[in-house]
Amino acid sequence: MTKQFSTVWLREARPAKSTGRSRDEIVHAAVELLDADGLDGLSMRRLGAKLSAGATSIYWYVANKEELLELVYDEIWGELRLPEPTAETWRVTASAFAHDMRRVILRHPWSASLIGRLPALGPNALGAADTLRRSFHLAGFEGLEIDYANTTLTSYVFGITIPEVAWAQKVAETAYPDESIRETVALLAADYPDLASRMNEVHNSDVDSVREIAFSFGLDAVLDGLSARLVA
Amino acid sequence: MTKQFSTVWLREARPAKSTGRSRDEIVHAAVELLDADGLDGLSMRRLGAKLSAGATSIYWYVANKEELLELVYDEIWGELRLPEPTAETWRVTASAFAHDMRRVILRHPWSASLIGRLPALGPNALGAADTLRRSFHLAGFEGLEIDYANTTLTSYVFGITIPEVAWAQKVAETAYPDESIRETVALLAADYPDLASRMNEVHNSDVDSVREIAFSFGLDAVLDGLSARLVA
DNA sequence: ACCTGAACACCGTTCAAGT
DNA sequence: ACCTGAACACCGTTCAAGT
Repeated sequence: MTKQFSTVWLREARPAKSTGRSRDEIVHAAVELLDADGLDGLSMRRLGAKLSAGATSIYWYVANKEELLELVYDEIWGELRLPEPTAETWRVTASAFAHDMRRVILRHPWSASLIGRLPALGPNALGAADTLRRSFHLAGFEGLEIDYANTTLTSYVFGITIPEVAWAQKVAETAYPDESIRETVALLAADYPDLASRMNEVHNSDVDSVREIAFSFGLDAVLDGLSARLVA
Repeated sequence: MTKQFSTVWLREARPAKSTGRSRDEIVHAAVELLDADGLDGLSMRRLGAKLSAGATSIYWYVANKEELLELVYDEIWGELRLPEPTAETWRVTASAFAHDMRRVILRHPWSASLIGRLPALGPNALGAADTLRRSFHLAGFEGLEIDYANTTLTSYVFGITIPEVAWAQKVAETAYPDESIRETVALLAADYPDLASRMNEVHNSDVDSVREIAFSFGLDAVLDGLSARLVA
């Protein structure tokens, strides 16, 4: 019933000069499917077809779909552009990571469903984690507190961005979202006048900028809180 | 292609004296399946069978599986036990929510996959949100900042707990996780001596308490950061 | 070494038909 | 009003067989 701990990253990639398809080719095709049609758009059959291959030939490169997802997930981490920790203050580096991660997730909405479900053990994820850790170390954190600080920051970013994506998708697929959603929430929140009235403070046209403001508000709070841990 | 914004919560529940099955009955059966076998354990066919009903009779009560998941998701929110905001300081209330939410998610690991994917518009979710909002209002936050504070807190809790669940499940299903995982991470993090050495600071037996400490560390940071927003 | 196709054991959902 | 069963269009994965 239990098995070895396994991950794609322990599976050797096929040598580059191999005659067959490459892992890169497969991953890129998969990302294209995901960007175009979301998580449901990626099936082993569709991916096979896209590569003009039999549906099951992918299993030569990957043990199962989970491993394929590990590969595409690491692509997300690869899109981050972080500064060298030594070149900036820790707040700048942390803040760059936060905004960049959010941007990348919003650009690849399917990634939101992968975060936390899959271990982030790919080279890009490890590289980003290392950059953050070095930055927090330079800030003055020591030992396990480096990891705690790291976890605090990434948790906040993931926790705020994941629902943001889901909501955006739901909005995107509903007709006349402005009236439709406002009306729905008003009905459901009838018992909570506070909540209902708050809805009306935000005009739907502002919704994106309110999200940005909310993100920055929380990020500043998190960074201030970490800062406080530093002087203590 | 686009449709109305829809949610189960706008669908009237069948009257209690109805001759058929009740929504409650269905939801409880679904939660039992989920607790026993996780998200993959819940299929419309299996749920039908558990209710000694045809596989498709559930569609009388619910438009689709998504709506069923909305129902079970709200059960999670219903397990929270929050204090009356007026009875405690906002830090106590916020902290109670944070620890309680984490506990509930860890107890129902399948819920981690639902968070952020589904709108939280059920009565229990709205009730909890209202409690938090009132507490932040009493603390001194005004207008949209009440929501920002609320979002910051819940984002942190979700963001740290979701990966925790996934990791715990992965550990649970691997044989000899201690050696197995340590060895794997050591191999993959070979290029990052920092990361690798950190692994060895934590003995695997401590892993649960380290998680608790990490959670509290971040929570304190978040609460301090919100506090700072209050005096500014 | 790499790929195929058939087959297995599943899914969610629709819909006509039953009571 | 409530439930059924057959059918449709899919899944991920295994495996013997091909080149």
